[in-house]
Amino acid sequence: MPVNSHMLVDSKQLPEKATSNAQKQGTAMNGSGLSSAEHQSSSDDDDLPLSQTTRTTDATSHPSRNLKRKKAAYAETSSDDDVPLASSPGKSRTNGKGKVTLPPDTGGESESEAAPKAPRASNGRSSKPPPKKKVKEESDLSGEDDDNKPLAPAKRAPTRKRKVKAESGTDDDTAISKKAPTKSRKKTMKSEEVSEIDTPKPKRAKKTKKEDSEKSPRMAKAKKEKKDEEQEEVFRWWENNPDGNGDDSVKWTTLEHNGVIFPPPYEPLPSNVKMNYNGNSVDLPPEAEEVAGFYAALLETDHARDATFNRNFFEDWKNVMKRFPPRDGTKVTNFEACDFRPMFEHFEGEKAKKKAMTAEEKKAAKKARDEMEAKYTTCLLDGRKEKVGNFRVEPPGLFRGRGDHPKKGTLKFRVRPEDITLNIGKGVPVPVPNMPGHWKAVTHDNTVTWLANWTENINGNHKYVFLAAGSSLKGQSDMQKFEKARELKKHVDRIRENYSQDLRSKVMADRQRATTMYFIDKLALRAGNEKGEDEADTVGCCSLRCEHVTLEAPDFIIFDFLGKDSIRYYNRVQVEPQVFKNIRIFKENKNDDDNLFDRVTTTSLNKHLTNEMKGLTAKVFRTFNASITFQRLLDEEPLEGASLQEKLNAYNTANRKVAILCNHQRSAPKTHDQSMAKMRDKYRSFKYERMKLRHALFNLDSKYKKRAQYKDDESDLDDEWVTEHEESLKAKEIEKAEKKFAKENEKLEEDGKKLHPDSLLQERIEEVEAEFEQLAKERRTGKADAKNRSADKIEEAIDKLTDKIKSFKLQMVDRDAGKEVALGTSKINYLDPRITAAWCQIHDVPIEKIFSKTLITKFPWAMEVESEWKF
DNA sequence: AAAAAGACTTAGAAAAATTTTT
DNA sequence: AAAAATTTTTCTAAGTCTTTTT
Repeated sequence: MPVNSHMLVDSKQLPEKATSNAQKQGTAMNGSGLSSAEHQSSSDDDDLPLSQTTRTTDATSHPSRNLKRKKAAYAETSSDDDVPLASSPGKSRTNGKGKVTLPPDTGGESESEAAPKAPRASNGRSSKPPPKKKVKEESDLSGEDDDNKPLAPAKRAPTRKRKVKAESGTDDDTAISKKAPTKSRKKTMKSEEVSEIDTPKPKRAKKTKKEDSEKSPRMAKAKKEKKDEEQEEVFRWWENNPDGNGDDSVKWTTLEHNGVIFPPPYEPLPSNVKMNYNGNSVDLPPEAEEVAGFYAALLETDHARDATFNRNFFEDWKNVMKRFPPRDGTKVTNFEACDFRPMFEHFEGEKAKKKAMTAEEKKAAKKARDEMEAKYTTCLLDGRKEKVGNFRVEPPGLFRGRGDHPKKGTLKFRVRPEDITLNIGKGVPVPVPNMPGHWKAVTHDNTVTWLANWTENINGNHKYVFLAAGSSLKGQSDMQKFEKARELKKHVDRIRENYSQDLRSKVMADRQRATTMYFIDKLALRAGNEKGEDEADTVGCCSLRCEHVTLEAPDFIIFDFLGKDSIRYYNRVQVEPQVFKNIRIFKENKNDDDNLFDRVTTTSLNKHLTNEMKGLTAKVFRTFNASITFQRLLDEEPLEGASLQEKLNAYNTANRKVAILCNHQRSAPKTHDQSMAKMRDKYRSFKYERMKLRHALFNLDSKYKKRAQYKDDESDLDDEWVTEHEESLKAKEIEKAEKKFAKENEKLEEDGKKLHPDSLLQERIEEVEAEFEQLAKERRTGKADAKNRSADKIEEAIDKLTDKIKSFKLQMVDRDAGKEVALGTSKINYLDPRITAAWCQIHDVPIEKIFSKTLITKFPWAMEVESEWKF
């Protein structure tokens, strides 16, 4: 069955955005900080000179340990422990469930309160500590017996792993030791053989010439600039790419690059800028001041209102202060007593200063920066110049986890050369870091695409430096992704038949798997890997818990859970009876916090999918669903004879439907309501204008009144509004007159002539007033002054205005409907760009109207498809 | 077989740039 | 010319999925 598609539009009425933002809580206030560097790591390294010191190098040591096990126990906190912690009051933030104890006064309280109120509310997620309440729904719908039986066993399994995993944690400390930097050795070797290509420059065509000439008429100037900057010819890998390109695992043969850029060292604040503690200023050493500054900068954001954030920050900052205590002996123990406002204000001032720079200054500064960074922006891959993506190392700061991430607010250390592993070609010069120190390691692994990586201290995750989105490497894999999704078209019917069948399987595991496939296919859900205890509690399909789905007889299921980035997914969908029945069974005898699909994991699911089609995984369905839906929606829209704006609207509407399908949300722009109000007003003023025109027409000849098209079209203009509108028009007119008058006088003065008398201004103003009085009168009579225009002219003007009104209305509706929908994510990741390219050709829409410059450079391979191309 | 590591894609927020309005 | 509104780009967190280790 046609599963896909339909869904999207289904009723998806999200109550609210519910996303993470939702939660915000009280408390908050100031903060303090510490310097990046240090952190804890403590123990050992402490001695080092500071600033840079920071964590031990080889990650191993403490901090590291946690790192590794990342998921598991959350390490106890890495940081703190090792550290000098000692003094700190309770350091133990961790503890499983998030409950941390905070030091006595400090956050303690805040946290506690927070918890209870837990307004995270908005999202539907249940409270974490699962209150085991039984589910409300219908347990009984009896269905066929058969079903039931199997399920019994299931129950036990359900406990969520996440928990389990966590516990194990602790142990690992040991493990850590050092990991060999050169792990990839073996693969590397492989690469060597491939050498031939070294200097490959397979045909690269200069994209320029020919096409340019043709289009040139259009935008001469644009083109010219373009040429300058990117004279670089693009490697047209998609042209001569002989089919399958065999070795997928070797990503390059030669690779040269200049490493990464480290952010500048910390600069202490001017001596007059200090935070206050209990009303007195505190003299912090730079290390502690830096961290305080990280917090101070966030004072007016939601982060500073978040109890977890504050607690984690304060813990880490206090740890830093153990090593770098206030020089004046202040003991900072109470978060509430900290006032970071002076620092915040200083930052604001700096911002303002920057903003106040003249255009030239700004330009010069930018130029200097660009020059400094120039050599890092590109690399040489197989002899070709390619852009590097994130060559700037992430600066230290406070971790901004989304949703209710238990570690939000913790200190993210400064990354030093000793933390970074470079990946570069053999035999080429190894770059020198732009700050003192040496790379942690240098490898030559050509089976991977990263140029550098390091391990971040918060969760122990790896961070990589990759090529830019427009590079050949990224482009190739992007195209492969879409080709794989298209391949699914050929298999999807069969796959659907199979899982439909399995929905009734006697083997519960198969039945569960089939049910997950149904959701993934129909609703474009994510796979849903398991998560650790020290991460935000979010889920995907396989990790759904009973509390996340509600049955509504006869055949509706309501999904309500937090997905990636803690974005709420709320959807009420009609499903096949068998699916409804299955869910009922899967929920039977389970607690709210038990896994709905206790016999399915992403691994087992993907294993099965690969059997159905080579390379098939859960995420392919999302890509497939998004693109095929988009293609269909575009194809359904007539559009011949449509204006450019109408075409763009149609495109955006299709785009938006896909975004809704994929649940891509954004927080509504702060100014949305205001801007809507403004639009409404503008809309009315158009209507007002048209009304005036009609009235003028009637004044000329009342026969027009009979014409249907001139019937009252402005019924939504009430008298009150009109009065107000006319008043405001009048005010504007008068102001204009005054300005004009002043200007004329200025000129007269310059010329040494006599000034206009004030009475002239008065006269003019009176004229305006008279005019508006006239308008008021006209309103009563329904006839307006034609002002010398002929009926033809007026009719023409009305037609024009009518079109304008129509299109403006469209725009309004569009904007309001999309206020909480993010179109970009699907455009960048899910919609095959060839669909857009072909559509633009067919409808004669310049692609620049749809793709920003970055998107155009990201998709060079899609720009030249034939107009008949279909996903 | 199951954790952990590793590598790469996808995601919304925030910052920066650009365009529109005043 | 300044300010406000909107769009684009940057940033980095958070997923997916594969590979390696235990």
